[in-house]
Amino acid sequence: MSETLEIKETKSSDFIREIIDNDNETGKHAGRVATRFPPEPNGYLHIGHAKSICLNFGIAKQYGGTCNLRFDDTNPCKEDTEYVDSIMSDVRWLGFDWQDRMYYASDYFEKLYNYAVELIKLGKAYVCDLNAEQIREYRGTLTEPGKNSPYRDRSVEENLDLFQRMRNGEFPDGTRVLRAKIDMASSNMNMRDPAVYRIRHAHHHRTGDKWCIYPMYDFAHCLSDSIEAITHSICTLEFEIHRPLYDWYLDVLKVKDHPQQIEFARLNLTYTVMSKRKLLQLVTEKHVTGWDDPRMPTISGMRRRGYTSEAIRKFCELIGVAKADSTVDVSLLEHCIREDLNRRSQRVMGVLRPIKLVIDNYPEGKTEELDAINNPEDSDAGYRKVTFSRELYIDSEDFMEEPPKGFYRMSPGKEVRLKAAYYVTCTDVVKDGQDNITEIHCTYDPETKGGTSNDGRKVKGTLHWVNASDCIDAEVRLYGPLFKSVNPSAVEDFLTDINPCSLQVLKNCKLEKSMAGGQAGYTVQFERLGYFCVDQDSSDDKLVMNRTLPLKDTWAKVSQKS
RNA sequence: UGAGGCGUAGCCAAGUGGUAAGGCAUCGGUCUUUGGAUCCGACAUUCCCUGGUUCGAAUCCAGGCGCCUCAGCCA
Repeated sequence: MSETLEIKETKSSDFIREIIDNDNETGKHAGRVATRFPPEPNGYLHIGHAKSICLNFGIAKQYGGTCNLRFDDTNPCKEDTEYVDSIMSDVRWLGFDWQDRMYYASDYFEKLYNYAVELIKLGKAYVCDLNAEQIREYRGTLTEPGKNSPYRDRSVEENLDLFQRMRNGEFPDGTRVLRAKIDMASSNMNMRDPAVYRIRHAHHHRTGDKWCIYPMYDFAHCLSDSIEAITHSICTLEFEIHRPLYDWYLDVLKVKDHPQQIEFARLNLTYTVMSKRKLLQLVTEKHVTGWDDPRMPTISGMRRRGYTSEAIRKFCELIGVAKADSTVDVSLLEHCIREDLNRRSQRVMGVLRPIKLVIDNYPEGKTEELDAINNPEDSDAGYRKVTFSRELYIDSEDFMEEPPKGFYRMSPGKEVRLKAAYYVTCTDVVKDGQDNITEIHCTYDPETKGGTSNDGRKVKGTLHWVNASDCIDAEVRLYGPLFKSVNPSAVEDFLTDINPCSLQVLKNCKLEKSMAGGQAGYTVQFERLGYFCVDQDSSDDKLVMNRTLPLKDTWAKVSQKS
């Protein structure tokens, strides 16, 4: 018996964990496991980052190791403290804790400078006076080797002097660059004397104007990993070709800790743009209200839309980690959200497109308090009271005067159940001059209180409803996918791909009175309609709900077929 | 056309010489006071292709084909 339990609890392994297991067996890092999540603070975190966060923190937890949060802030032009704040809050919300291990690459600027000086002394770096365009010409192409810079053979002394003067601010941007002296004929373009430091007279979000030279990613990243004694530096596939350079810097500088870079495939999702550049464009050009717009694939957007961190973590676990490029179907994400929300969310009745329902044989002025179950998936969730009276609202989509076959909600002469209340039968409709239905009339069977008949009579449809006199008015925002294309990253002009119908605002929606005072972030399931989350824009006199996800609508499929 | 990676179902993904896990999606059916959820069932004679080795190949070998990444003083 315990055997099956163990099998059930076995963690799914992946190739990264295999590498770590192997390292632990051979004692490569003395059994230590240290990872890091290293975002550049130049935008908000999105669902793609969640995969990396879950991976890095998950591995650290599994092996009893540590995971650092490190801001890779080596390019002052793009970075901002607004982004570091949002990143910290999103990582926490996802449920991960870096404890006291929060670092910045900019913390290491002095050390990195000294490493660069060391490189020069070793004869492995030189100051190059070529401009950007010339460097590109000298670099050669994928099929032709590059040629050496005329400045490649400067003396160590001259290089040291020039590099010091670069730091002192004696040269304008773009006039000189420190380069690693490797091999201009390398088949790997990254090894053709890559830049190590560039001049940028720019204000840095943390170091201010202290520096006017900044290290490049390849130089700063491997050394930051080494300084923090990271054992496994996990990154995405596009850095695979940088690994020889990662190792070159660490080998040449003979550092004590030499982490291993491991690459995995980044997350792509159908119908979802993950490019930070494009997401930034959506924000700055105001196609969305901000980084946390519920249509955005950002962590904060998803949170505002009512996605839970548990569900996002589950998703990251299910998609797996491999080296093959892949595009996960967004239906898997939605499945994870539904599974979680179905288990935990309060059921509430809501009417998006209200139409008056009058029960003619129900006494005027009478009201009843009926018990409605809070969550059939959770036996501890209990019941709540809903008021019932002669005048109610139902959703206009739940009534058809001439129903097609297969429709089993309300239509003239057909008996249906009002959830948790009574069986009712439509007797009449009232119309205005334009043939629009303004009111539906019905009769109820007093013997069916609670929604069951004691003569065993069954009913096919169950409608949700709210009491007309004490329901809550709300604005409901229906969010669809922001993008229509299956793979928007492949679309050159992605803005043409934004779905203009992706946000539909419904005013005058009616919710049952239990929704009064709902706090932002409170997620419920409106019976039959989907999952909804109280938006942060809600106030005491205006309830704003975001639709997290619709329920799977089987009726829609039935009607499509016929 | 250089180098480095990667090809298992509609989408992810296990599998590492012993006869193709699992999840999503889809399609049936059951149940239901949500047309949701639940439950039950179906869904790769074959792993990019072609040869070879072997009693036996998705796994090993050879040769093809396809896709991704790299020519920033971005990360």
